[in-house]
Amino acid sequence: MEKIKIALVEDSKLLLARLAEGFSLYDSFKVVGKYSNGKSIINSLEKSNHENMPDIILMDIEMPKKNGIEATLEIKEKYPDIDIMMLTVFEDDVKIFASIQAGASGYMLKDEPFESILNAVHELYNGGAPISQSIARKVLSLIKSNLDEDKNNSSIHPELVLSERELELLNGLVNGGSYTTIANDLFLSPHTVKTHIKNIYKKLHVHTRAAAVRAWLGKL
Amino acid sequence: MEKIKIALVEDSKLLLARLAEGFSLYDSFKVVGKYSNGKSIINSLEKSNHENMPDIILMDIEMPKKNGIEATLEIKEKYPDIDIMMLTVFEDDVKIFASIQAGASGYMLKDEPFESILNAVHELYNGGAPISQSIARKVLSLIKSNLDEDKNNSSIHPELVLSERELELLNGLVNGGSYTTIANDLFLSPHTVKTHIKNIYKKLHVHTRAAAVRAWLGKL
DNA sequence: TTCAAATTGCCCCAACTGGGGTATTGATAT
DNA sequence: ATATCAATACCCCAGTTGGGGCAATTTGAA
Repeated sequence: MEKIKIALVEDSKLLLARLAEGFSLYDSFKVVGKYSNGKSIINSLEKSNHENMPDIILMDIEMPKKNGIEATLEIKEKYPDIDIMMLTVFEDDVKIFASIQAGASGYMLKDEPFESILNAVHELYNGGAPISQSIARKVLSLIKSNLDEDKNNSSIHPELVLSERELELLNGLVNGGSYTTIANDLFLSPHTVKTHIKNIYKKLHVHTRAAAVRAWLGKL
Repeated sequence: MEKIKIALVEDSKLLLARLAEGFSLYDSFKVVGKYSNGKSIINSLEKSNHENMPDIILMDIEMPKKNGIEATLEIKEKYPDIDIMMLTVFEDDVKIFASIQAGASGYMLKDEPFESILNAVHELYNGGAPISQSIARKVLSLIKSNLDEDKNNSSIHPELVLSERELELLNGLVNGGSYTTIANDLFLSPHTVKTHIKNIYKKLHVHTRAAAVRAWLGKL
C-alpha cells in the first residue's frame, strides 16, 4: 500500500521537529518536506516531481514570509489535488473562515494530542474534512450566519468587525501602551480604555495584549 | 519666502491629523501630502511634479503595507534630495540604526512636544540631523561601537542578537503564551522562561510582551 | 421618535507580569 | 586550567492586567 505523503509547514522548529518525528513512527506516512514558511514550500513544490509531491500539507497559519492562508490560496490554485490542513493555536473566527475560503480542508488546533492530528490526516486522506472538536461549533455557526445574510459586503461576520474607535485603541495596544498611556493619548479615562480593550479581546477571541497584537499584525 | 513642503506618513489617523493640524498653524510650512503607509507615499511621489514634491517627509517607522525603513530606502534611492525624519514610539537600537543606514536624516520620538518636532524639521531643512535628546546618546554609542569593530558580520550590534533559545522563547511570546504555557511547551521551569524573557526584553529594549511581539513581527 | 449600538466611565479582585537580585551547570574559547 | 557565556532555576515584590459586573450618554438608523 502506498504511503501517505505529508509536507509540514510550521515556523516553530520545535513543533516542526515533533510533528516530523511523530509521523516517522508510522509506516503509513512519509514526510516528504519540512518548511518554515509559506514561501519556501511554494518554491519547493514547483521543483517537485510526482515522487515527492505531497498528498497532504499540514500548514501553520501564522508564519513569517508568507502566512498559511496566502500559501493555501496559491497552492490550491496550482495543485488542487493536494489537501491542506491548517494548524493553529488560535480559535480565531476570521482565520477559520478565511482558511476555509482559501481552500483548506481541515482545521486543527496545535494543542490537540498528536493522535488526533494523525486521525485527522487519515480522515482527510479519505475525503473527510476534520476539524477540532472545540472549533466545530464555531465554524458551523459561522457558515450558517454567512449563508443567512448574504446582503452584507465583506464576507466577514459583523460581530467580528472592530469599530473605528476600537481600531484606535488596538493601535495603542500594538504600540505597546499601557492603560494609562493609551488613555492619555486618546484623552480618555483608563477605565474606558480597559472597557474597549475587553471588547476587542472578545471580538478577536484573545485574552492578552500580545495575542491581540499578533492577531492584528498577522491578519490577512 | 518659499514654504517648506512637508509630507506626513503615519498610520495612526489621530496622530496624522494632529501633525497636519499642527503644521497648518505655521505659515512657513505647507503639508503637501498625508499617507498612512509606505506604499501610498511612494505611489504618490511618482505622480508628483515639482510643485507638490515634498522637501521633508515625516515618516512613521511602524506601519502596515510597507514600513518606514523600507520606504525610506526606496525614496532616498529615487529622490535623494528629500530629507526624511523618522517618527517612532520606540527607542529601538536596531531600528534607529537601520533608519540611519536607510538614509533617514532625523529620528524623533512621537511623544516629543510638537514644538520639538517643529524645531527638528527646521533644523533638518537647514542641513541638520535632529535627533531626540533621549536617543542621541544611544545613537552615538551605536555608531561608535560599529566603527570600532568592523570585523563582525551583520552590521548589527552583537548585544542585540537573540540566541537560538531566546528565539524559541520569543516565539512563545508571539504565540500569546503565558510563563506557564511557554514553560510547558518547551519543557522548562516557568522561572527559566521568565529569565529568558527578561533577557529578550533587554536586547529588544522593550518592557512588555506586546511591544516584543510588535518589535519582532515588525522587524526588518 | 424611539430603539439599538457605540462610546464613555466606574467597581472589585484574582492572577499575571516585569524588574531587581543570585546561583548552578555545561560548553567554548583563551 | 580557567575565564566567559548561554541556559537553567529560584526569590521577592510592586505594579499591571484581565474578567466579571454595571450604567450614563451620544449617535445612528428604522
